[in-house]
Amino acid sequence: MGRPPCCDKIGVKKGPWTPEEDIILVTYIQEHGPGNWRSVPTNTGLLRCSKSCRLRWTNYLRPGIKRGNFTEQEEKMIIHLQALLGNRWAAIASYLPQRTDNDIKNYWNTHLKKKLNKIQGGNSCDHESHHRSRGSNSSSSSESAMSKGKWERRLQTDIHMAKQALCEALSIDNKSINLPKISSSIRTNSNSQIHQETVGPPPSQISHSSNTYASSAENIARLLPNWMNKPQKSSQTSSESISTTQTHGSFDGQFSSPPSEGLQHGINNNHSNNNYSNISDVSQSVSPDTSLFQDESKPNIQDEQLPPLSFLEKWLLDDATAQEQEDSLMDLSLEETNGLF
DNA sequence: AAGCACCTCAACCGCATTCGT
DNA sequence: CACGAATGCGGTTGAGGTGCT
Repeated sequence: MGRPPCCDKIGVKKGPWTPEEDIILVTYIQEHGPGNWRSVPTNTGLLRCSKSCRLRWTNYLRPGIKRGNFTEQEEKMIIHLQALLGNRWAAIASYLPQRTDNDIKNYWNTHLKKKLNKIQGGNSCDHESHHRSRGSNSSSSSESAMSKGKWERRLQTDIHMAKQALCEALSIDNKSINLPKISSSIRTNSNSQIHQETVGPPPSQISHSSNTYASSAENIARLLPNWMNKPQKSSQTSSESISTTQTHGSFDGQFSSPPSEGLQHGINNNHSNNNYSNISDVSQSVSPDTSLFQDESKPNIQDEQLPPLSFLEKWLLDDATAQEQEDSLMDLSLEETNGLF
């Protein structure tokens, strides 16, 4: 299996995306929904390969992405999850719904790795080697024999069991609803993203640190009024949105009032009327949406695994109110498991 | 102020896995 | 079941930014 043919084509544009390209891509996805990336360059006329389009969407244009300024909480989570999962950034990202795997990977490589090395006094226990040994510990003899897929499934099971044991030990049974979600979402990204929604910092903490175009999602928001209008509109009827039924099948439905959106505004209560600053709100409030988007290529999962909205809403509500408590639990669990790394 | 070194992160590459026929 | 296409993922690169001398 060679490289996808699209990448071999002469005339495929590379390098940073321009606003115009982003608009084309976003407009197309707004109309047709994400997925079927193969057809995107053809249908949009973008001189980009399908992979590039997908990457651009998933890493930068997709709603609900938080950029820059990792919180201490997120940092801990990443360290913790990296210790558990190794460099499986997509899996780690599934626990941090507002972050992309690329972002987490970059943050790890540029910040956390060094930080940990400092803390550990340059001890050779660089996490990667640590993981390799971890991996070889847990399944050293079988690893070579097992196909990677099988090994990965087994690893996921192990991780799940470890986490479950950890949580049980920490007596957070009442939160155990997270566990099946987590385990089922190591690859599917589905529910834990919703759970993580409330973990993030207030929008005020969300910075758009880079002033380069590529890192600035609000450019698209600015250029595409509809991009912002739908969520914004729904936010004005926040109390309604909690009980609003939603069509999951359509892309528009994904953009329009997510089940928890009103909830989020109610909780965060820092909604701004400033159109432009709403990008922060979108990052926050659209995030449950994001879980849909992140599953965009797995609609079957989305359809099959999404609980009924009433349940989801209830869960989100419970989750949001318990967030404070949970944060401390997370800190606790992280501290308790410091021995892992 | 200029030059250099280092850092960050968006984007690319190529392999692995999944999906469709 | 086999094959090829599509997609996902992690590692790596390099342009641009920043800080230091």
